[in-house]
Amino acid sequence: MPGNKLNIYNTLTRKKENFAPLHPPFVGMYVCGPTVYGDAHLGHARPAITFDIVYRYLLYLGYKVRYVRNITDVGHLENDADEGEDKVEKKARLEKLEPMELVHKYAESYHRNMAMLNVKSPSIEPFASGHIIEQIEMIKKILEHGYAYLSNGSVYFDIDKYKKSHTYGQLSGRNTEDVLTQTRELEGQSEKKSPNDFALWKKASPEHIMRWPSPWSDGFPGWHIECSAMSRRYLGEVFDIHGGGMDLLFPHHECEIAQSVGSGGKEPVRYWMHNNMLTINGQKMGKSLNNFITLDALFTGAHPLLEKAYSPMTIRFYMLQGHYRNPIDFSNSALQDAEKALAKLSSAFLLLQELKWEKPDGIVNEIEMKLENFGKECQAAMDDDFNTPRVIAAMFNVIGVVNDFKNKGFKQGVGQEAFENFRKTFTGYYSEVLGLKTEISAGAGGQFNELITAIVQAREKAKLEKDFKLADAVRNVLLQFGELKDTPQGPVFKQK
RNA sequence: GGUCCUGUGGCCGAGGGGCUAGGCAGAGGUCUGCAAAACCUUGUACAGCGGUUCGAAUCCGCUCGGGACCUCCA
Repeated sequence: MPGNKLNIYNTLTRKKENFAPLHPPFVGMYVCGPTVYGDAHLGHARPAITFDIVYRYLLYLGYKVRYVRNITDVGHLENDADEGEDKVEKKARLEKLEPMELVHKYAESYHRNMAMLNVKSPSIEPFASGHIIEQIEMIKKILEHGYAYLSNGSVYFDIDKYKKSHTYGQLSGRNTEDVLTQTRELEGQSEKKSPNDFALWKKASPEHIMRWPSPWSDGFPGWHIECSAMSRRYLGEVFDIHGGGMDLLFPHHECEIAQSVGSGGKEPVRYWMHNNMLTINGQKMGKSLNNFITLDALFTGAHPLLEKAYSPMTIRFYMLQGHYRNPIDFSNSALQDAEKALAKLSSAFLLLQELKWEKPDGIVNEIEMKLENFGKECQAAMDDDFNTPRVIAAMFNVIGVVNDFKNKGFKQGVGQEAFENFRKTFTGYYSEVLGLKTEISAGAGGQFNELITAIVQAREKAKLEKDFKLADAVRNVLLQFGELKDTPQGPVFKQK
């Protein structure tokens, strides 16, 4: 691995730490994936893209990464006090589908959206319902170690007992006394010894469909145990990176640590990473605020808050313009700015692919230095806790040089090796690390394109005949469907 | 209330004791029948008040503002 200069902000220590995997060149990474009970929304895109970048950069550095991102399809209740209906089961009832039918439907839609965002598929994508046995085994171990108790057929983790010999709350920086005083008392919590305790296994009520046999009752696993069980199954007792949204810090990730340790294991995670949340027009995104925007709506513009459709790459690029640990605000103007910026960047990228090096009259050291520094800047930025905004800035700093190659040629240029190295580096960061790709609007089909071509040609004829009035009128029609540019090579139409 | 983050130019957004961030918008220019696009050039900044320091946007304290999580939710 080159250098070992990568620094990662570890939530556990609240410091940037040098990244040294347990078993180089292998890296084990676990990220909390979605609970699939509805269409993927903007909030799902953030952790997916954040950890896609982590994954991509580790691969770029040459690590062999096993990236596990789960799908939660059981046990996630409507509130985190271990009460309420299962989210999947409730939605399945509303949509009149079998729960697993619903899970399949929304897992597919999530996959489709992620693919559009050019988010790489993880190495393993385990489903919680496919690992009931592992979860039961882990609960058994926690019981054996005395950190859980049985209550009415359900099993709860005993926080007070655990705290006597372990620390609890380090990750989220809170102590349970604070939580205790803040937790509102709910009716029917008498099953728990303390409100801090959380469910490992819940006994299913008679009408509950999603149920499995266990030593304690027919029931289902608690929400937190899946991640502990599945990460251990595929990554081992201790692994390198665990990621997720900041909202999962407490209680979800705190519980994961307690479960892993309480089952007789070690501290499971070496580097905890958390992406920040997002807002829409300065407001948090919440179902109650009516500003929940699904990715499909974003890509088609079908939401009252959206002035237009935004392409997946615009969304991806916009997210990468901010750092993952800062909140990011979505607004029409911000996305439209990003759209323009990305267009500029990607046209320089395309240009760079096509450029053919020519022997220059002489080498200009200044330009060679600039191209050489580009790679160093990108690497320094990524090594500094995946600072994608700085990578993007570095890219914009060199596109002037790329354009000069086209406009002024290589006369005052650079050596072939310097140029090819630069091209390789730029392409690597653009496509592989940032995962950007050029969006070619495929159009509505061949017929549509033929029609457009015919109209564009009609305008050319009018121009030749100096009938500019007609030419402008035709252009106004075309502008409804896209952009029209007159270039020295002829008119170019780009569909919206 | 608890925990934590944050306040940068018209807007967005990096950086974080001395060294150009970048983007969008604006201005000027090249090209053009006119436009658009593209490309080139370019100004404006670190919430307030104290302190530490040779030096602070950057560290510390206070004040004021914004936000997140602890509830739906990623």
